[in-house]
Formats: sequence, C-alpha cells, structure tokens
Amino acid sequence: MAERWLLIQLGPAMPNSDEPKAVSPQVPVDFIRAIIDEDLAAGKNHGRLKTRFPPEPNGYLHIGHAKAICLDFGVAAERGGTCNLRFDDTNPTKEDVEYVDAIEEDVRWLGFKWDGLFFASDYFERLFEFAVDLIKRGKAYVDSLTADEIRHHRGTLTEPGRDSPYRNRSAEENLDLFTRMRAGDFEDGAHVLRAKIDMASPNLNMRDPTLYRIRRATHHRTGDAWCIYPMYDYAHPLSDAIEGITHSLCTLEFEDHRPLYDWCVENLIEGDRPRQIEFARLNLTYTVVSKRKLLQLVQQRLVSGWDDPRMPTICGLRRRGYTPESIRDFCARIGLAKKENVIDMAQLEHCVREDLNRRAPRVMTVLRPLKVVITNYPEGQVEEVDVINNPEDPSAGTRKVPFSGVLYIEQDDFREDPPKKFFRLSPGREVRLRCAYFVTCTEMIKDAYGAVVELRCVYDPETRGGDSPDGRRVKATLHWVSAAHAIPVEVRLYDRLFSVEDPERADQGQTFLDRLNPDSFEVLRDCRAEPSLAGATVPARFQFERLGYFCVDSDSKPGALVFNRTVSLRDTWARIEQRQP
RNA sequence: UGGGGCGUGGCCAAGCGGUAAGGCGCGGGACUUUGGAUCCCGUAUUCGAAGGUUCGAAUCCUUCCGCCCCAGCCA
Repeated sequence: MAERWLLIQLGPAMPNSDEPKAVSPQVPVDFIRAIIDEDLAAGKNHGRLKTRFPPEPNGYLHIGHAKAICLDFGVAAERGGTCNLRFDDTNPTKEDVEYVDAIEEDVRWLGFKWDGLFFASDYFERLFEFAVDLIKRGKAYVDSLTADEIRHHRGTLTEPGRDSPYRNRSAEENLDLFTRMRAGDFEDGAHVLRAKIDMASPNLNMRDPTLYRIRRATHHRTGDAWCIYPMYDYAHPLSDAIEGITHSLCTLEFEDHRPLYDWCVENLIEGDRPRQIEFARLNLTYTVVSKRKLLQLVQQRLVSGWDDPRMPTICGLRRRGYTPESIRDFCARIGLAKKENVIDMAQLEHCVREDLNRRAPRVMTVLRPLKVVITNYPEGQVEEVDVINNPEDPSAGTRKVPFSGVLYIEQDDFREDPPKKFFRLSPGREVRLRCAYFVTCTEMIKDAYGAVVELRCVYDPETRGGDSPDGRRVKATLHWVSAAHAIPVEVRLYDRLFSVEDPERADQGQTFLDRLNPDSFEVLRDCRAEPSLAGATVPARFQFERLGYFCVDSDSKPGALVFNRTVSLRDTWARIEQRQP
C-alpha cells in the first residue's frame, strides 16, 4: 500500500509525494557492482543477473538489512536483472510466520519488488534428494557421534581434526540410516548427515560439516512433515542454484564458508553456478545492529517493542517518521566495501532531514507553551494570516492560520536576561511572529517562585504579514499558536538509544545493556498545535517550524493526536549556547 | 602461534604506477519572515609502519604492526 502525505486542512493540497518512485538513486560502482559488470560483459550466466535477499524469519529487519536489500534489489534493478525474496527457514525452532509477514511488509515499504517469493523449505524434498545423491557417491555419511564428540573430533584452530569412527560406513548403510532419519526412527541428536571433505582442513568449515540434523519441531510452513532439517551451509548454495541466482551477496563472516558453498554447488549442480561475494555489514554509532541484541531489548522491555521509534529496525524507523527514500539514499551514500565500518548516526539523520526538508509541509506547534497577551490587540478580534506551507516548494502555497490577542510561544524563545547572541524575545525587545506581526515585550508576569508564566506584549499593526513598512529589522522570528484555536497534542521526543558511540565495546563486565541512554525518551503532554493539524493521520509528516520533523504516531486517537519527533532541525543557537561559558 | 579478511582525514569512501574525488561532520562567511534551507570558502604535503623497485608509488615487492571473522547438530 502506498503511503500518502496528509493533506492539511487549510490551504491548498500538499504534494502527494510518497508514491513509490524510481528506486535507485545514483549509486556509485562499488567492488561488487564492478564484478557483476565484468561478469555481464564477459557473458557469464548467459548474460543473466539474478540476486536474492535471504533473511531468516526469526526477527525483524533492521537498518543493516536495508543495506543488503538496497544492494540485492538495487543492483538487479539497475542492471536489468531480478531479485528474489527468499526466507532461509531451515531452523524451525527459531522461526515464525509473524516474522515472515513483517519482513515482506518492510521490504515492500522500502520500495522494492521481488521477482519470486520463496522459502528454503520449498526445496526440502529436492535438498533431500541431493543428499541421497551425495551419499550414493560416497561424499556424505551418517555420523552417530554425539554433538560433544563431534566437537572434540573437529580439532581446534591450530590442530587438525580426527575422522569419526563412522566416517567410512558404506553407501548402503548411510542410505539406510539417512532414510530412517527422515522416517523418524531416531531420537533428536542420534545421528547427523555430514559431508565427507577433509578433517584436516585449515578451514574448520570444511572439516566434514553437518548437512542435516534431526530436529522434532513444528515448522511454520511444513508443519510436522519433516523431522530432519538441512543446515544453512548446505541449503543456501543449493537454494541459490535452484532459483538460478547468479550472484549471492552476503556479509563478511561468510567468507570462510565460501569453499563449502562452492563444494555443494560443484558437487551437485550442472551448468551455471551461483557465485558468493561478501561485503562488510553496517554498523551505526549509538545503536546496536544485531537481531540478537535487538531481541534482548524487546524481551527485557527496555524498549516498547520492535517498532519502538528508537529502534534501528525498519519498523522502528518507519514509526519514527523516516521515509523509505531517506533510507535508500542513506544506503547509497554509505558505500560498499570490505572494510569494517561504523557509520555516524549523523549521516542517517542528514538523509531524513534532506528528504523531509524538501517535502514536509511546515506547521506551527509549541512544545512548551508560554502565554503571551498582546495588550493593544482589539479585544476578542481574530484574524487569519497567510502562512507559507513550504518555502522549499512554492507550489505548496499558503494556508490560513488564526491569530488573536492571546497566544502561546515557546518557553525557550524568551529570556529575562538574554545572553550574548540570544536574538529571541526579552524585555523591551521586538521580534517577529512568523507571518503575523512584530511584537515587543513590555511586561513579565511571574508566579510565586519567580518563574515567568506570562508575557505582555504590544504589536505593531503596520507589520501584518511580518514585514515592517519602515524597513525596521528584527533578529528573530518565532513560531506561535493562538491560544483559543490551538489544539492540545502530545509530542514524544527521542534521542539516541545508547549514551556511547560504541555500546558493544567489550569493557570490564559492562554490556550494551548497561549503556542505554536514560534520557532517550521524553513525553510532552501539554503541546499546542495550530488547528490545521487536527485531522492528521499516520503516516503524515511535518516540519514543526524551528523545531524539527515530526510524524503522526499510531497511538493517536481522534482528538488526541500523538506526534513523534523524527529528528530535530540543525540548531545553530544550541551550539552557540553550548560553547558559551 | 592454523585459516580467511581488512588497514586512505573525526566517520564513510574513490583511487588500480603519473603526483590524494566526493559525502557526512566540523570551522568561517554570504543570504534569509524557520538561528532551518541555500550558497561560498576552509578542513590528509599524505595513504598502518619500515625498507626496496622506479624518473615517478596510496597504487608493485619484502618485512613488520594493528584490527575483524572462524572450533553451532544457528543463520
């Protein structure tokens, strides 16, 4: 389903620009694209290009997956190829349909279309036949050692392994045992099927890797049809081959598995064979990008769920207000190489800001209201001022916003004793209310504790629209809402989930869980928004002028809107203020 | 100390023997009815280190150093 921008009520329609567009931004030629271009130029695979995105449905997709998705689907789309979505569902104990549905939704939301949708489990029967073939050719055997014994026989990083005593069973015996494994004649763990390769290989993955294990678990798709399940290292290359994948792109930790990938394919596949190429996974500052760790945050209730707006999951980013375009742009900008990398969160934020700056309608909302009474404004008068919808997009036009003698401005926009370089309102100072009038502060009302609770100002009727006919200049423009017309809304502010750049750093007993940012979430329940926001619904996104980009949250109810801050605007004043002693 | 990878500015990243692209960030300025956006300008005499080859090296060779991954019947 295509997303749509909310059409704000007053004023002309906003551009409805969330329709899927051409998916690929300008993506530079990285080393993988270079290899693919060479293969294509050399006429390999009969000039075909086919990739696949192969998640295991055991968790939600995150920004790291987005990098892989943009690569897998992107490179295919750019070069006239196709890309499959394939679920690597070979371990039923960890997987669930909940995840397959969510993954499909996320890939679609990111703007990609798969050619075929498959499951490794679609191939269980063929994979079984392949295994029988290996057994018949003496290339696989049933091992009856326990898991523990197998580990001991495997040797170590520096010592070779030892052959299992079962390694030289006859093909007939192996076939009989394997068939009975499938038939359910044995307990879990009683036997495994292993490839017969080389127990002395310096690459541990080649020391007779396990191909099948007995696992009595109900599979989310095949139910109880099987009690043996293939291992990733066996199922993956063969699934690739079955689908006619030409380039199988994965992350660096699988580099050592490539010889086994090739072994499977060379021993069982005729003709065009898929080729595995590895790239460095994405890391981001101030967050974790690992399904296991994200799962821990969810299970321990340290976040509200997989779609908590602070989570680097696709659904979290979506709820936070990120656009698919901004995520794709991010993936295109971070590059692709084999170097371990940690991308600055600022890079991701830059990408949403850039996208939203161009497209998000502007609106005025006061987060922390300070009452302002304009003493010379005619009692009871209300007028509608024309306010610009998006200065980046003149075609967005203007809207009418009610103005009156009682307003709210941002508490931060007033200082009784303004520090140097503070240009906003202070006693005696004149500022502009955006698209309305110049006002000058004449009086402060304080409560019993001395806190300023209300301001009295005078306005200059000559400055309607925000310009002074006499050429008088002001140094600040403030956003505002009319007290009688503003609607109360809740606004949720988010900050980085972790308080350190590298939460996973190994350090005396501390784990990433000890490094959560205690101030990553703040709720403001007494915000006031201009009335045009009243009908906003998910996934409407706005710029709250001078504050940042915000989107409607799914917790919103009619008359009780909730907004999430996607990202703040760049704040030069905050930086100046920080630098002052 | 076995094997597989990787080392270019704060973070990414081009570069593939001819004298260090670009982006983010950061600093400065112009402009501005968002201290936003936009626009300028600045930000590696040097490519992990040391030798060597060459008229010329980030790119070729040698040695060394550092970091990551692998001993699941996980993916």
